[in-house]
Amino acid sequence: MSTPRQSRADRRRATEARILDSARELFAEKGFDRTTIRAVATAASVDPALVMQYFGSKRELFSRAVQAFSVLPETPDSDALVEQLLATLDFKLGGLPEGAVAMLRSMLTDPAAAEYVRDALDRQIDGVSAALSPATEYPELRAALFVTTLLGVTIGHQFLGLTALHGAPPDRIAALLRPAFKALAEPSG
Amino acid sequence: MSTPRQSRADRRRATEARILDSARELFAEKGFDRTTIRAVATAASVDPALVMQYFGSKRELFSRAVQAFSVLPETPDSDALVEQLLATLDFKLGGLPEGAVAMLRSMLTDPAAAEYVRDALDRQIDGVSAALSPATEYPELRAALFVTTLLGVTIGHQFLGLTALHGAPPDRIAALLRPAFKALAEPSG
DNA sequence: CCATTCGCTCAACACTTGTTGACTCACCTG
DNA sequence: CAGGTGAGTCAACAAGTGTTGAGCGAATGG
Repeated sequence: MSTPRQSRADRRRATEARILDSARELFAEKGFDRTTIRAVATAASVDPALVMQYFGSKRELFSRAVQAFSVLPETPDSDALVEQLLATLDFKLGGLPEGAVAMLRSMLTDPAAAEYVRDALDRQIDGVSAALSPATEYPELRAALFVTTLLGVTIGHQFLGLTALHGAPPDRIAALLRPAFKALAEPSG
Repeated sequence: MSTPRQSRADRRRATEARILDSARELFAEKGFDRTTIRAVATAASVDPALVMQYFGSKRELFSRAVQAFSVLPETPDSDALVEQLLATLDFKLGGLPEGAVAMLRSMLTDPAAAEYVRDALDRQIDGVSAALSPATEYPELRAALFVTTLLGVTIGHQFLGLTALHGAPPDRIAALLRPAFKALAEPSG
């Protein structure tokens, strides 16, 4: 066996990916503070020092692990705004990427995560606001209510496991939310 | 001065109250994990060991500090359900007691806090559900949507400081939410 | 007024944490 | 095949954590 099955660079990339996967999973499950570098290293079958060598710090590891986080994949257009918002429910209730879960889970206790989420939601609110009919009063506020409503439902479902939400199919939730969202989108407040 | 201005028992009660106040404030500001017994003790001008002596453990201190937490003060009645829900917005946006803030802030990272909040919200959902018109389809789910919506708005405002929500007066938020809530309370889904 | 209680502090333990530097050894290159 | 490079490990440090037991001194009660 003169040649190993994997080149050094390949192994390197693989270990780095394994570390990032373990980190993402643990950050999503326990949040930033309660996830230790040692736990990540163990989950990735690697020495803790290697995690440091690759990512420099726990913070940097977190940033790298959760990157490409987005709550609302696409920017909505004005025609079917409500339907587009409701369509993200499928995504939010169960299909949420681990990076997003990690970010959301840490947002109430880690200022850096809070800032990140706030900025992301602010951007999202701007998008929704712009998609509302121009005649609408208080478009930013309405947009914020759309977004925070979805945030609340997500938290209640994914993080708290509220019993009334637990068994409900996303379609039914969307169906009940639809009239409410339509009312919220009505220009005449 | 044969008699001190405060009896020993008075001093004891006062110190205990001071510790509880400091704990509540710090737990509300930083959450369970990031609040240290030493920090609480310092804020209360007391030795860390005394905190342990009085409360036994950090967990117990937390429980005692946040006690009497409730998100929805009164159980709603069926007539003016929506108005009662909207009326809690004043309370939630700024007037939230520190104990509640502490509990909410820790709910995503501390399983004990998560369970507490989940149970509290479940109970609240039951109450709202019972207050809905008997002809309503999926009353628990609708109730859950009411509660999670308010939760989302609260988080967006109090914890994330979303810009679109920051400057908005509670009345205006309530006014915009009213048609949406009315639609959600409509028996015909 | 003296013995006792008890509020309170001091110093320390045992543990976990993020982080670092020296080291080993397999792989790559000339 | 020899020398270097770099992936990966080992052991340790320094700081911070919850928690504990011995002790001090003032209020208390007989």
